[in-house]
Parts: sequence; C-alpha cells; structure tokens
Amino acid sequence: MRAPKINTEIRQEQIAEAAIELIAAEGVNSLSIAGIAERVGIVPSAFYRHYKSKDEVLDAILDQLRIKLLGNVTAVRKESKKAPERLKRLMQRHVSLLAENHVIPQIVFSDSFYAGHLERKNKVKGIVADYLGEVKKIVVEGQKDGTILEGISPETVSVMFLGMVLPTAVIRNVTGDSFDVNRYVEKAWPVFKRGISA
Amino acid sequence: MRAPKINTEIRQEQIAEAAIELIAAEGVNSLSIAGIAERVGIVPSAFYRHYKSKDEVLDAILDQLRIKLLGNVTAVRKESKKAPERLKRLMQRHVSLLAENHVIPQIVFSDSFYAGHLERKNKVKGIVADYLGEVKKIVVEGQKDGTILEGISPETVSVMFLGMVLPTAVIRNVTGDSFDVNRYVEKAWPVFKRGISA
DNA sequence: TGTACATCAGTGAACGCGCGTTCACTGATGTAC
DNA sequence: TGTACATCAGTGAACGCGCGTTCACTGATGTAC
Repeated sequence: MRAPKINTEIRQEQIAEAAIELIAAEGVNSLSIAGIAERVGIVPSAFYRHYKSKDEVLDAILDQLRIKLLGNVTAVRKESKKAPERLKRLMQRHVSLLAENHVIPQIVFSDSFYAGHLERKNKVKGIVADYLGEVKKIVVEGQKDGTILEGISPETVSVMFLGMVLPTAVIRNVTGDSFDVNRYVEKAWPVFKRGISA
Repeated sequence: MRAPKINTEIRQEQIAEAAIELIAAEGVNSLSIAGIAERVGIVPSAFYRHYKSKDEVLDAILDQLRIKLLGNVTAVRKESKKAPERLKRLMQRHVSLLAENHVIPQIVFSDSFYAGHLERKNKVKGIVADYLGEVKKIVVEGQKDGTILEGISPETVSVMFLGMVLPTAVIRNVTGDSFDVNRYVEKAWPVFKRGISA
C-alpha cells in the first residue's frame, strides 16, 4: 500500500510532530527513524526525502521548543502588567508546557542529544539563557516598580523560578500522572511570592 | 598484557565506580561495556565475570544513589536541631552531590534507563518518594516547633525544596562549570526561608 | 486539449557499524592430601 | 613440603540484533509546447 505523495513542507511538519510525540511517549533514545516513519505512514527510507538525517529533526524540535518557551513570555507580558502576576502566569504556562511536552526535560538532560554535538548543546544553552534572561527582565521591572524585593539578585530569582517548575517534570516523570501539577502551582506560588515580595 | 586477577567483590566496586564516572562524563547512553572495561583495565568480556548484564550495573548505581541521598538526611539531622537549619544544610549537601555526581539528573530523566524496565522505574520512584518523605518529616517537625509556617502543606515545601536544587543541575549541565552553585545556594536560601518561615 | 518530459515523493533491499553478550580456552591462585 | 586438582578471573573471536543510511527503481504530479 503506497503512501500518498505529499509536499515536503507538510511532511517535515508531520515528522517533527511525530518525533515529539514519540519522545514524549518513549524517550529520546527510543526515537527511531522506523518509529517516526510508521507514525507518519511512510516507509523508513522515505524519511530521507524530507530530512537529511535524524539529527536534523532533533534540531527542528529544538527550534519549536524555543518558540514555545519565548512565546509564553510575550503572552504573559500582554496578559498582565504587574511583574509578580506575570511571573505567576508564566509559571502556570511553563508547567503546562512541561506537562504536555514530556519532551523537554528529556531533551535538556539527554546525553544522546548532545554526545559529540557541541553545536546542539550550545543551542540548548542559548534557549535556556534567553529564557532566563526574559525572566530576569520581568524581575528587574518588578524591582523598579517596587513589587519585588530590591535586595535579591534577579539572576537568583530567575533560577529559583526555574526551580518552581522543574520538579513537576521530575515528579511526573517518575510517578506517572498521579501528581496534580496545577494544584502544586497554586500552593507553591504564594510561598514563592512571599519570598520575593517587597 | 593480561590484567591481574582480582576478587569479584572488588571488581564489582571498580566497575560500578567506573560506570558512574563514565555516565558523569559522557551520559547514560554513551555508557558501554567496552568503555567500562577499558577504564577498569580488563577486556570487555571479562565484565561478565562480575555482572550478569549491563542492567545489573545500572541497578547497582541506583542503590548507591539511594544510600547517598538518604545518608545526607541522617547527616543533617545530626549536624543540627532546627528544621530550617537542617533544610539549609540538606540543600547544600544535595547541591554538592549533584555537582559531583553529574549522573543523577541523567538517570532520573534518561529514558534508556527505563525503556521497558518498569521495575527500575519503580526503584527510582521509590528513591524520590522516600527522599521527599524525609524532607516532609523535617518540615512537619519545623511546623510543630514553630519555625516553619503552619499554613503550608509539607508536601508542597518538599517539592519546592527539590526545586531549589534541581535547576543547578540543569544550568550546570547546559553551561558547563561556569555556574557557581554554592554561591547560588547562599543567595537563594534566604529567599526560600523567607517564604516558609513563621 | 493532448502529448512528452522533468521533478519529486514513496519503496524495498542491502550495507555497515556499534554494541551487548556468549563461548571455549588459558593461566593464576587456593585447597586437599 | 610437594603434588594434583578445583576454582575462578582474564582473553579474543564470533554472533546477532537494532538501526541509521544509501541506492536504484517506481509511479504520480506538474509543466512546457
């Protein structure tokens, strides 16, 4: 049964999406060309009509990830004016992103993602740095308008912000879905806010 | 050049240690029998005189990890009486552990560690659950003696505690060694303490 | 509108490599008598 | 104390499997005239 002939751009998207879903379900190491092909409905070798190599898909995934993370920042900037409220919303969005895209922590930590790929490691580094940079900006703004404590370094707050969301991924990764991430955010946020508020 | 004949128990330790170092340096996926053997100074096939399979070493590593984590808890209980001080010390210890044993996040997230190994996933789950359980106990004690705010759920605090240490691993993993984790702890701790103190 | 040709996505077979694991054999060390 | 034997760790060759990738070929779709 021959698969229908479909435009490369569309296939590229289908492949990237399939790869993300597969990583979420099985992990980065279990990601195979065969698996992707099956999910898309083509034969493994057909994969190479649309990407030059497996690595190229992984890079494409990273680009998507960057867009989603930074997109959340601009979204919360529109949704609210005050720094703490922005941080809270960003936290909610980030947690949801982690919950939907099981991929993220896998990628950030997975060594198979890096092994011998310094370039890619730098890409991830850039994404993390830029994202934290955006968080820092919000914190600085909050310190200027007096909603966030002056004495704390914005850098520290941004790392702690990351710390508010990361464990949800660990715990979900380990316990499956029994951990209610939204409930956690509702409870953890006030504690965090108390720590950083002026 | 034939390797000296060495007692299995010693070789087992050497192999486990070599595996940990290799994971730290290269990642879980890059861990190979050949690599372990080379580091220990034996031939790959000699590995099987000491472990039944590669999986068995990974399990051994998990056991070590559990001991280290829970060992830190009992250590800080001895070092100090007050709950907040205990948490601070545990945080320092945990961060150092992560810094020394690059392995840990790799293991917790690595899918190759789990793929098709439900049993091992449960082992990790148990370690995380037990560790967080110990943190919770300290928190509850702190709430009883009035050093920690009553209104917060100990569960939430324990997850946030994890959140204080995890990002250090991410950031170090991504940026290399340029991130000073101890400095971060010194700065982040007061913020956290402010959030949870009565 | 119809024909000829170029392009492009899909296919299956095959290759090559890495890597975990097995196996028959070697030689050193410890033990029994 | 010396000899015979059992045990046990080390060795290299080989196997088998998964998997990324290549390649020559097919057939559908679009374009030129």
